[in-house]
Amino acid sequence: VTPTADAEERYMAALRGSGGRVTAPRRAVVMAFLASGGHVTAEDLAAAVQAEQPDVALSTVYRTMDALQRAGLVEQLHVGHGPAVYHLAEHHHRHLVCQACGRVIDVSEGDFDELVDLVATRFGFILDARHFALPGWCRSCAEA
Amino acid sequence: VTPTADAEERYMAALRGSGGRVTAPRRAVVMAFLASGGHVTAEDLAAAVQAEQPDVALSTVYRTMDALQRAGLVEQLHVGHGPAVYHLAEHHHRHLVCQACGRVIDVSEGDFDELVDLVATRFGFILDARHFALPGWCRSCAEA
DNA sequence: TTCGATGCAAATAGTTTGCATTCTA
DNA sequence: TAGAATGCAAACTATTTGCATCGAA
Repeated sequence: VTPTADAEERYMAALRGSGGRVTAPRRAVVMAFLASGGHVTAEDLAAAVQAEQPDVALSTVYRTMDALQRAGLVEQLHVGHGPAVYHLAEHHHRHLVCQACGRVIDVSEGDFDELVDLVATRFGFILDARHFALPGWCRSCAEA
Repeated sequence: VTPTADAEERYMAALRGSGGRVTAPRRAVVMAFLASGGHVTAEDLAAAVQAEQPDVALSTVYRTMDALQRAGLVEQLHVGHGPAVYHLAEHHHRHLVCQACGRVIDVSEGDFDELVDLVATRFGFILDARHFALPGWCRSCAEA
């Protein structure tokens, strides 16, 4: 039993959880997502799934990822203009996104806390960068 | 001569600047924007303009605000889901947006620098929150 | 009189939804 | 066999663009 197969079963269990059902399209979407390692768009997932099962609809990808979000297994992240990306919720990291090259930089929750504290004491505002990445410039793009 | 009339003429001069022309629709959009005090959507501006001149098109609002952005007088800000808002570029502030109530909190460039410094030293990343507001929770929503 | 700006409609991107049908539990 | 999930097409939101026409300089 590979780790991915374990993860797959956890995902299926979550889908079955609140009266949901496991179908071939849902299984294919979950497998594509786990294979990708996260940071994929709905379009990416649809393309991967459709390579095997051509008539799985894009709307099924959105609906499946929605169900996984409600189950708390997946998070959706907005990364500037353009489509949102999905990533594993268990990687509790925050994101920085370079406006020049589009690279997404992961920051652990712990490292990010210092930032949250500063914003909280200075502005009385609880920064929450889980659903939107913080925009800026990565080192190499900033130098150019 | 009111201060607004002064500002209006600066805007018209900017539009005339690089070979542009001043037209009745452009004048109406600028007046609506100045009257609003900033943080308005294109739709808001179109509604204000159309109250007086019903057949000014929404696309004209977008194109006029584009021209003002290129002239450096106006900035466009993304504030979570939903439409972007325009604000005066001369107010060089950064923005925080509450994900619960939608309130936009202005932070002066100077106060924001501390944050930028922290992110730069910790993550080697130059935070630039001019075009995207930083998401989170304002004090009253965080308490509820 | 030139060429930039306009109105309108259509295109675009990303996502959501309505509905008849399919298939899991 | 009840009702959740699907495919498909259409709707939707925010924005952009093509194009014939209008009008400022």
